Amino acid sequence: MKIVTWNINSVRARLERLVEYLRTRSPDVLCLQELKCTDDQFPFAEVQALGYRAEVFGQKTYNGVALLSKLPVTDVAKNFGDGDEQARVIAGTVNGVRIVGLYAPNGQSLGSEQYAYKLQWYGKLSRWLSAQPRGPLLVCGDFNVAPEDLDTYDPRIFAGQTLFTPQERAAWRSMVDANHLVDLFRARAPTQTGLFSWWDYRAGAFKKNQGLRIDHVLVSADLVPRCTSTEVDRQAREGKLPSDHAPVEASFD
DNA sequence: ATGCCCTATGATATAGGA
Repeated sequence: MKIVTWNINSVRARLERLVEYLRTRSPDVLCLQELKCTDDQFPFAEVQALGYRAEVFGQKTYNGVALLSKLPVTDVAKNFGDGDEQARVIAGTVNGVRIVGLYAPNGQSLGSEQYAYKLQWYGKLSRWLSAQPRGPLLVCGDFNVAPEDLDTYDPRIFAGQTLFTPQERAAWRSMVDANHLVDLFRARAPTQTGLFSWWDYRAGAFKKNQGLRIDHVLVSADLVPRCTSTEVDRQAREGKLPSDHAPVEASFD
């Protein structure tokens, strides 16, 4: 089973790329973030034509997440059930694996309302995950946190900035540890540099591989030995009008 | 470099992204 997370940065602006991706990479499950559209604006017909059902949690202008699957999906959940109006989390069970696709808040700048919301949101995520049913669990998405210095091309440039502050890293780490999750890509490549999932649109950052690793696949321990491959599809970041994120892919037996 | 780019919006500048 191939499970992918991809911050597509507007599903409507990127529809052709989405179709191309599904056709060529053929994931079993694709978690999408930053749909930037409402449910009724989602391209259901186009993905259904390729054999995917779509569970969609849209929002006007900002955020929005979806879970596309070739296989049946049960027990769909959206957000944490706390009345948060920002569409950031969608979950479903596929083939016995509880899959959570999420779009963590960006945090904007230190001391901003968004930054406080981000830290609070991580606490809610951690508690909500702890309440999930036992069994294989995979939590993927755009976490907007680069966990280690290794996850940026130059830690000096990013020191103290959002996505890198000690508070954000601690919030991320505490959520991972409290739920006994494994950062799958880092676990399989503990010292690899240049392993990124996002590159700034500006200044030819992708060409220079000046990126960040902020999209992650976190799994329960039972899924680690079942993982057969992990890959960042850098091809999807190339060419004309790409998302600034690449799909992050993991396959399991 | 306070810059670069991209998206959505009752839009023609602004907010948000990371």
